[in-house]
Amino acid sequence: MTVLDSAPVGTTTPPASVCAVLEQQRHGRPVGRDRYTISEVAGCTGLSVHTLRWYERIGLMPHVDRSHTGQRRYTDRDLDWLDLVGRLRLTGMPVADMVRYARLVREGAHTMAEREELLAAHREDVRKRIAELRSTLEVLDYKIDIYSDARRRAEAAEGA
Amino acid sequence: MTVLDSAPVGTTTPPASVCAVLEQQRHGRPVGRDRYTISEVAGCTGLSVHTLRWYERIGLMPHVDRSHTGQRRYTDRDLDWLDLVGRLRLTGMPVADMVRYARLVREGAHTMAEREELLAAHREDVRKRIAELRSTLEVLDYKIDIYSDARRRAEAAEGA
DNA sequence: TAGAGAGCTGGAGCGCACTCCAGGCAAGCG
DNA sequence: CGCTTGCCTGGAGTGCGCTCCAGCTCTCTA
Repeated sequence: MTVLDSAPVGTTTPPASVCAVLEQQRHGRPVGRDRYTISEVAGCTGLSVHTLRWYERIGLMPHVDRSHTGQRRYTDRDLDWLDLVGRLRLTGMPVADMVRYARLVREGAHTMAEREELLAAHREDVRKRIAELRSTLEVLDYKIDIYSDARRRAEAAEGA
Repeated sequence: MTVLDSAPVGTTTPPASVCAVLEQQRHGRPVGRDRYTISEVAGCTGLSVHTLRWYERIGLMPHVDRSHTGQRRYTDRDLDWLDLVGRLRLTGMPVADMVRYARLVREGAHTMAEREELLAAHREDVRKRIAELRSTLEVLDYKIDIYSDARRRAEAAEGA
């Protein structure tokens, strides 16, 4: 069962995706330890360690914990956050907007309206893009049909 | 005649889109003149004149005609081509791939199989992306629901 | 105790897709 | 005639999202 066909039931049932199904599909999230090194996280998110550090520098991560020697220790929460970030990125949200969202989350509950607004705007964007993609799909189907018709005809002529 | 050079029109009907509905939606293609200046084309495609010249430099345009003083004169065919390019671009095809496609078109009929392959690969890509976007849409819906539930609850508490 | 390996930092570099600039030419207008 | 407008060229610059580098520390194993 993929992310795609998770049942969208009542208002409060999360799609399985939000629970980091994605990571499991990639390389599996190491289980039940809740303190992951940067390379483990890289492995299970598909991001590079460079990118993970960079995300932190630009304020896209909610304060990552450190070991006594100063190494990063990511939690399951961090992985969930990275899952969301990955989705927003895949759907084309600019990093700057994600940073803004991250800042709002850090600032606490009084920013929830603004966060909702931000996500709703992005949802509209995604909807528009789906429509665009679908319309291009039609064009592609049309053109590919023409090519394959031509090919079939050429093959038939050659056979004759 | 479309971009597809000597279209061996088969059983399929073109989606209206391929006939440059897009441009008409934007600023309208000047009618029936078939010789457009670069700024007219910029106006009706939404591309900048810089971008149009750049497309030509990198080999993404099929030889644009010139006036006696050396200025570009685009034809309806060029606009159709730009329509296709715009769609491929909107759907995330890398410019390098479009250039490759353009080269194949220039090289003539014997490259049709390769062109078909290229477009089919891109179609797969687009399909995958639509699925991705849809799955993120679920996540967004879920999160937005949470936010708006929380907001409604807060408003209710305030009202009480 | 030496070497390998993973992680740390600030900052430089890169690829893509434009975007703009300087300097010049041709046509039209008052 | 000068001025403005629109277009030309090669090449430099920009913004985004990473990606990599140099030089360091810490820990673990032989």
